[in-house]
Amino acid sequence: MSAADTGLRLRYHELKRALFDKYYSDLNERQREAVTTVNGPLLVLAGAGSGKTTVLVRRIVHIIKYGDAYNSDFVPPGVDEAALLRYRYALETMTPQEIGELVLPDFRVDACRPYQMLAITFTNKAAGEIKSRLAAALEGTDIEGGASEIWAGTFHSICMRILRRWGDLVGYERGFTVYDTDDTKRLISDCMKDLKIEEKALPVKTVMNVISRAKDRLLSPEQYEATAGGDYRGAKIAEIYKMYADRLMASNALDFDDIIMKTVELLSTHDEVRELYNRQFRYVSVDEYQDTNHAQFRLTSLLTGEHNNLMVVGDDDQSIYKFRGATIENILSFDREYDDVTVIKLEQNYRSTSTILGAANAIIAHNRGRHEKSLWCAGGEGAKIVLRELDNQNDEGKYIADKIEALVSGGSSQYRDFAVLYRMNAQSAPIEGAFAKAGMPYRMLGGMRFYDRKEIRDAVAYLSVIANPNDSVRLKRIINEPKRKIGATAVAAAEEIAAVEGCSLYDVLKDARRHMALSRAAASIEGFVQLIETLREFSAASSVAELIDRTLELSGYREMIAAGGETELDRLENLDQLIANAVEYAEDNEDASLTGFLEDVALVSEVDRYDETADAVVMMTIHSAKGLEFNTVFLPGMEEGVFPGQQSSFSPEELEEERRLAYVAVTRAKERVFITRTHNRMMYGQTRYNPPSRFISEIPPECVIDETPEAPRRAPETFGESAKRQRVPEPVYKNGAGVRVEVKKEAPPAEVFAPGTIVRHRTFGRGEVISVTKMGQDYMYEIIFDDVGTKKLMATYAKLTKES
DNA sequence: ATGGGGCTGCTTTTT
DNA sequence: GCAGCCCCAT
Repeated sequence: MSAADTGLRLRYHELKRALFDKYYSDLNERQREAVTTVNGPLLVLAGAGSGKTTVLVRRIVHIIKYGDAYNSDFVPPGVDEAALLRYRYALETMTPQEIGELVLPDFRVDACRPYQMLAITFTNKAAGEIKSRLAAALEGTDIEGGASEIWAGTFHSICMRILRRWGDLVGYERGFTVYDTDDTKRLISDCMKDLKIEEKALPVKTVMNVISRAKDRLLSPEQYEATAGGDYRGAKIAEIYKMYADRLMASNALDFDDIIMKTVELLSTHDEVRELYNRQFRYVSVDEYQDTNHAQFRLTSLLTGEHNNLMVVGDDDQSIYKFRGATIENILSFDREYDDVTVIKLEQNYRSTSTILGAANAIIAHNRGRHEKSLWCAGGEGAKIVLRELDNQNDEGKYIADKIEALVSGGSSQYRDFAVLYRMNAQSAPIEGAFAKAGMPYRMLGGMRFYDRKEIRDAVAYLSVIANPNDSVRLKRIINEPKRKIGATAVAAAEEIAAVEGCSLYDVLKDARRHMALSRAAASIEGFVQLIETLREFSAASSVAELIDRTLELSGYREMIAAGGETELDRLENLDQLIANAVEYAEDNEDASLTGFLEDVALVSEVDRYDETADAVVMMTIHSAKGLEFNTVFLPGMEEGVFPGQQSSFSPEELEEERRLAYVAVTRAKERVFITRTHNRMMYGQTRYNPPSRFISEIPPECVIDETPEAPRRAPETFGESAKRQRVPEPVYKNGAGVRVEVKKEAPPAEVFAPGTIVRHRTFGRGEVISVTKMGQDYMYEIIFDDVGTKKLMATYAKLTKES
C-alpha cells in the first residue's frame, strides 16, 4: 500500500467520523460512544434520567442503517480525492438530518435487517416505549420490514414467542396455559393439602417464594432437594415443588418462572433451536439489567451465542427488585463474565434540577457496594425540596390536594404534572379521599388490577378451560360458578379418580356416569361438560369477543350477577369491558386467537394502560414509577416504619434496597419534590408515632426547606391518649384580628340528583349519575363521565350542575 | 351444599 | 382496618 493510499484512508475515516459526530450532535459524547459501539459486549451504566432508552433505541437504529460503519476500517474501492471533497463539503454545509439521509448510507458496513435485532425489557411499558420510538425513527426510511420486525419485548413475551413454536420439545402441547400468581397459589395450596402439610407451619406464600427463587436459579425439584440437604423445611418444600411441577405439567400449564426456565431448558438441550436463534439475532440488547435474575442471565447468554454482540443497560443504584430474585451480581460482574467489555457511564442527567440531583446523590452515597457514579446536569438549581409535617394522614392528603390545586389554579401547571408516589398501596386511601373531596381528577395505579377482579378471573377461567381442558386449576375455579350443584366433595372424588387413572380431571368428568363415586352429581357434571363442549365447538368459528359473550350467556354467569341487583352493576360493566378488550385485541392482532388473547391477559398489566395524556394527577407506588418522570413529585409517609419499612430496619441489605428506592423516588421529579410525614399515622388499625425517615436527614440541608409551621407540638407523653381520641377537631382558624372564627362546614347541596340524571362537572365534564349513597350529612355519587369514565364524588364538593 | 360470622396477619411487584 | 380464610350452622 502506498503512502498516498494510507493518507487517503486516514482522511476518509476522519471525515466519516466527523460526519457521524455531526449527525449525532444532539447526543453527548458518552451517549454517542455507546450508540456507535456496535460489536462485542457493551455495558452501559446509565444513571437516572441520563437518556438510556434514547441510547438503546438509537443504537439499534444505527446498526440497522449503518452497521459497524463508525468503527470499521473498511474503505470502499471507489473512494478517491473527489469523494473526500464531496464529504468535506457535506460536512460543512448540510444539516445533521441531511447528512443522515444522504451521506451516511455511503459508509454502511455489515448493516442488519430489523428482525436480526433483539431488544429485551422488563415491563410491557418499556417494551412499548422502545417499539414506538423505533417505529418513529425508521418511519419513512427504505428499511425493509421496518420497526415491526424488530424483536422487542419483555423477557416473558420473547420466551412465549419461542415456546409457542418449540414448546413441544420440552413437553408442552399446543394451547398451553400461563398461570398467574393466584393460580400458582391455589395449585401449591392444593398440593400442600394433599401432602398433609399444615399451612400454619409453612405458609403458602413462603413456599411460593422459595419455589420461585429455586426456578430463578434454574433448579429442578430434584436439584433443589439436593441443595436443601437435611433441612426439614427444605425437604418439605422440595416435596411440594415436585408435586407442583408435575401438576403444572399435567395441566399443560406454565407459571411465570417456567416461561424463562423452560426456554433456557429448550435452548440448552436443543442445539439446533439455539443455533437458529443465534444465527438470527446478530445483536442483543437488554434494558434494566440490574433487575435480571440468574435464569434471565442464562437466557440472555444463550440467545446471544458466540458472537457476544450483547449490550446491557442498567443502573445498580436503581435495583429495587432483589426481593423477587434479581441479582445485582449480573451487572457488577458483567465485565468478568465476558471478555473485552466496553464500559460506558452515562452520568449527565437531562431530567431534574441540580437541587433534586444533589439530594438524590447524597441519599444514594450512603450505600456501600455500588459502582461509583454521580449525576450532574447542565440545568439550574430550581426550587428547594419542600418538607412538611402534618398531624395525620387525612391532613397529609388534604395538604397534597391543596398544594396541587394552588399550583394548578396559579396557571403554570396542569394536573398531569403531578404524581404522588408512596411506599405501599395502603397509603393511597386517605390521599385518594382528599382528591375525591376536592373534586380533583386523579388516576390510581395498582391496587386491584382489572384482571384480578373475581368476575374477570372467572370469565378468563372459562376461556382457559375451553382452550385447554387439561387446565385443572381453572376448571376447578368455574366448575361450580355459578352454582350448579357440583360441590367440593364431588370435585375431590373426581380428582381422586384422575390421580388413580393418571388422566386429567376433565377426562374423568366426561365419563362421570361410569364412576360410582360421582353418581350423585353425575347429571350436573354432564350438564357442565356439555356446556364446555358446546362452547369449544362455538370457539372454532367465532371471535374471542363473541365467545366470551356466548360463554357468559350459556353458563348463566351473567344472569347470576344480574340477580345480585344494583350493587353488582360494575361487575357487569367489567365483563363488558373484557369483551371490549377482546375486540380491541382482535383489531390489534392479525393472527388473533383464543390462546393469543389469553396470553395477552396473562402478560399484560395495569401500568401498561397508564395513559400519560389524560389531565389527571397520578398515584402509584414508587416501584411502579420506575422509568417514569413527572414535573412535581409528592412523597408522603417519609417516616421510619413506612419508608424505610418496619422489617427492613433490621437488615443492612434491605435498608440499602430501601435507599435505592428512595433514590428512584426523588429522581422521578423534574422540578419539584414535596416530602411529607405525619405525626400520627394509622397503621394496621393502630395509631402510631413514627420518627422522620432517615432518608430525610441524608439530604443536604441546602437542598431543602421545611415548611412545617412552628406550632406547639403535642408532648410525647400524651401520645397514648391522643391515639384514643383520634377524631380531628373541627377546623378552627384565626382571622386577621385574632378572633377565632369557626369555619362553617359547607351545607349539603339543596338538590340531590337521582340516578339517571345527566350532570356536568367543572373538570370531568358531562356524565350520568349511576348511583347515590347517603354518607353522613352528605351524598356520594357514582358517575360515568363521557371522557374520564366512572368516578365517585361527594355531593358537597363535586359542585355538579344538571345538564339539560 | 352454601352462606355467614369470627379469626388472623399484613411490604414492595413484573410477568 | 380490611381482606381473605376457615369453620360451623343451616
